[in-house]
Amino acid sequence: MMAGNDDGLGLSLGLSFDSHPHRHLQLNLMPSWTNDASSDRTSETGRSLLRGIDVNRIPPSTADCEEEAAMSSPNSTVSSVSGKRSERETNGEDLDGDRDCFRGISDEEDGETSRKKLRLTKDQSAVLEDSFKEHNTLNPKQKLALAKQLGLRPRQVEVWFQNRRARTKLKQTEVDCEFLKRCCENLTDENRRLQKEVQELRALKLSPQFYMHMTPPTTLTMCPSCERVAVPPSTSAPTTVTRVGQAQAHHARPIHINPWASAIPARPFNALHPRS
DNA sequence: CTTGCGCGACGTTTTACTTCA
DNA sequence: TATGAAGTAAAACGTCGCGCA
Repeated sequence: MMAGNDDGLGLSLGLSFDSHPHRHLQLNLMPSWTNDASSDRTSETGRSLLRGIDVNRIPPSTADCEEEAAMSSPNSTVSSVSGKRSERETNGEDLDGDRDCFRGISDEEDGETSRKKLRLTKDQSAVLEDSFKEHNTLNPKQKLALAKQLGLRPRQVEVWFQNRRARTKLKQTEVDCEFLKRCCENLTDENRRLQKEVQELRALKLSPQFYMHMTPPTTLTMCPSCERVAVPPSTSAPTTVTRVGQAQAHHARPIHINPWASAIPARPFNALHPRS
């Protein structure tokens, strides 16, 4: 059962096993306005210093309330934040004296620490999605600009991006899982087919007529460096050939190659399309 | 080398919303 | 039709580890 507000992640996925063994998630990472994040970092109050302090209990200034009220989404009828709201919020960047402004008098009085969740409007979500498509992380300037544009707190924008990244990763994991499942199925099929082929070849091998038409096993010389079998100078080569030319430059050593095995075509195996 | 800070990842909690009996 | 339980998505939070100055 779905909640009906599936955002349709619209991921741009690039799965590839061809030239690179690692699949990659195509995300546009900070191309345009990647400003110097470090220079822009606001002076967040150290979390460690404030750990254990319930900032929710800190009464907000009237100015903060007014400022935040102006910033809040027009559609967000209610918005209060958990009593365990992190210390980040106490800094100027987040302007978070607001949380008590939104909570309302009753909450303030009963000291309840429940957090009201703000549902973002469709427009807000759309803007955030567009922004995420451009860059899945935000520097402080981007965060502030986006928050101002949407009438949200920077912390909300930050949280949205964190959750969005998590959803993207989850989606990618699901895609990968499905991919590996298909690989496994194909490998199982291929294995079954090869087992059958081996059985057939063994049966042929035991048949006397089979030897009548076959040349004896061949001794070939293979270069261990380049792993190539020597090409005999004469095409009418006997059953035994030795490595010449290139292999002699390397440390050629004779190895025995099972001629029956050559019946199996030497081609790269594609787990997704084993028979193609 | 140590320390503090900022940030992202990750797991969890809480809330809003939908579906269905 | 109204209602409550169950399920789901997502907003918000806490914690940890890493990089950097």
